[in-house]
Amino acid sequence: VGWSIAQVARMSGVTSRTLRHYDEIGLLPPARIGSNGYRWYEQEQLIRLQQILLLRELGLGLDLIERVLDGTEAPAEVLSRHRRWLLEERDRFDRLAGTVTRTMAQLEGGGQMATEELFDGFDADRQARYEAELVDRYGDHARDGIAESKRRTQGWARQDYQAVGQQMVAVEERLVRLLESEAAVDDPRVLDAVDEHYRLVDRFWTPERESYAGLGRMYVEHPEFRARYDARHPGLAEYLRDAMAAYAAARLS
Amino acid sequence: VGWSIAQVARMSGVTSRTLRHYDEIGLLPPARIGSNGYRWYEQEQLIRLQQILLLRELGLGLDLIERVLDGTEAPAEVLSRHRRWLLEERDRFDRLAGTVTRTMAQLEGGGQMATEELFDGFDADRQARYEAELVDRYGDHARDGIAESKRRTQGWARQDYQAVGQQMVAVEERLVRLLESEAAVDDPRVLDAVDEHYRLVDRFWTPERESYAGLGRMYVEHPEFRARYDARHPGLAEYLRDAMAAYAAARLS
DNA sequence: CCGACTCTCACGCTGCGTCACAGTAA
DNA sequence: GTTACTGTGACGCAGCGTGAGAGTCG
Repeated sequence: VGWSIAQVARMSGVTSRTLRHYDEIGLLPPARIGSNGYRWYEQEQLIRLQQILLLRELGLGLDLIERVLDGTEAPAEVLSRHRRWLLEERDRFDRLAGTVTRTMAQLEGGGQMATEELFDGFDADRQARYEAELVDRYGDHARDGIAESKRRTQGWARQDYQAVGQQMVAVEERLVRLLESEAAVDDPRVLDAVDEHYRLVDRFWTPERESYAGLGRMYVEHPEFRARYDARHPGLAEYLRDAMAAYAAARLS
Repeated sequence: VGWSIAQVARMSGVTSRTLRHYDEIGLLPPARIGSNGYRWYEQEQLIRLQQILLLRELGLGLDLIERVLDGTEAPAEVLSRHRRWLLEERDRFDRLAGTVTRTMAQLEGGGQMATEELFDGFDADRQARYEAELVDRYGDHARDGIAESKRRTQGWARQDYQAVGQQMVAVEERLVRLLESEAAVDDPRVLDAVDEHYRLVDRFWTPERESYAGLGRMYVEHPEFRARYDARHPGLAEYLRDAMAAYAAARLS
């Protein structure tokens, strides 16, 4: 009467270890347990096991399977949710494969050491010229800004500029990853990254809500800025502009 | 000089726990460690961290990332392999979503309790008639088989037939899952399942290599068998036939 | 003296695979 | 006695999250 654990294992194609595990987590207790501790299974358990294996095949987690079989969750709804999740995963892997392909193309293009080279593109002179642009566009307030900037960087050595430049590159790369993963500009992770950007700009001058958003717009409109960001990733300039606007609206007064 | 762990964390967008983890596994040791145990990072580590994050974003494992950055593995080759894996995963999720969709359709079709109902479709009378078919087709050898079958089932009660029927259904469901996962008919998992099938048939009579393969062919050709298998899953009859042929060739003498 | 950081354990999560050691059934 | 099963732990894996408890810096 009934089947031993190894018999059930052979019949169903799982290992006895799996059956013990299912017993352990309460998903499939045996019909009875002998005085020697042996597990014995009946038809009822075999049917349940088949249902478990069916749902497991679909990729459902064991806890969810248990709730479905115990009637706690409606099968139709669970499967519907699960299907959406599967499709999202499929799309995610598809996007990842695309990103890998593009990365490979960049590597072939000789950009392997790009990260290190990038740090050369950020120095004090260029920064000063950029800020002069701001003066033209945003008038006196920005003019105050550039004066403040000069004051703050008085005692800076080459090392200090390099350090800030590096951090600027780092936050830009971080934003590229967020962009590629299609994070919204008001995503907390994006705002955190922009916050880092804001702190770096703050090393030179302290933007207000309006001037910070204006700086973002300039990244898109000014050719020299655009070139810098487009070289990093197409669309980065616009993404950064929008993210800075979202940041300004959400966290600056 | 250098940055503390929290500063690096803010700059890069990871947590300090992650940085400790990377130190722990040797992926990113800090530039130096203070006498108080504090970790301090320099530009070199920040660059390496950016590279780590880039590769991590692509979905590579940390061990692989380490080998790539240390020059043990060629980036182009690793990325190429990884891309293939990503595409396989994408296809796998796509197939799973399709299977879930079909399962949902079956549930709506009122087949929810199918598993339990299926057991009614297997009884001694029908089995006897099936075996009579074998006699017509495969002559004396099969005739010996059916005589043997009658002899073996002499003392069987309804329960015995039910038990065998249940196991037959179980192995068929198992084969359906293997079919849906597109396992080849000579896949070891398939052969194990067919072995289970063979043992069940053996409860009635012991097929030889030729007669077992012949039984498989009959599953496809005989309308009553076909109906049984087609009801379970379209294509199951042919799949079972081929799997039985592979099993006969590989494991029967 | 407090608040913000830092450190080192160490468990938890998913679903079992894989020993290790020991009792049991045929 | 041997062989084939059975049992109960317990570690391992991937990549950290999440406290706990304690020392450190400003």
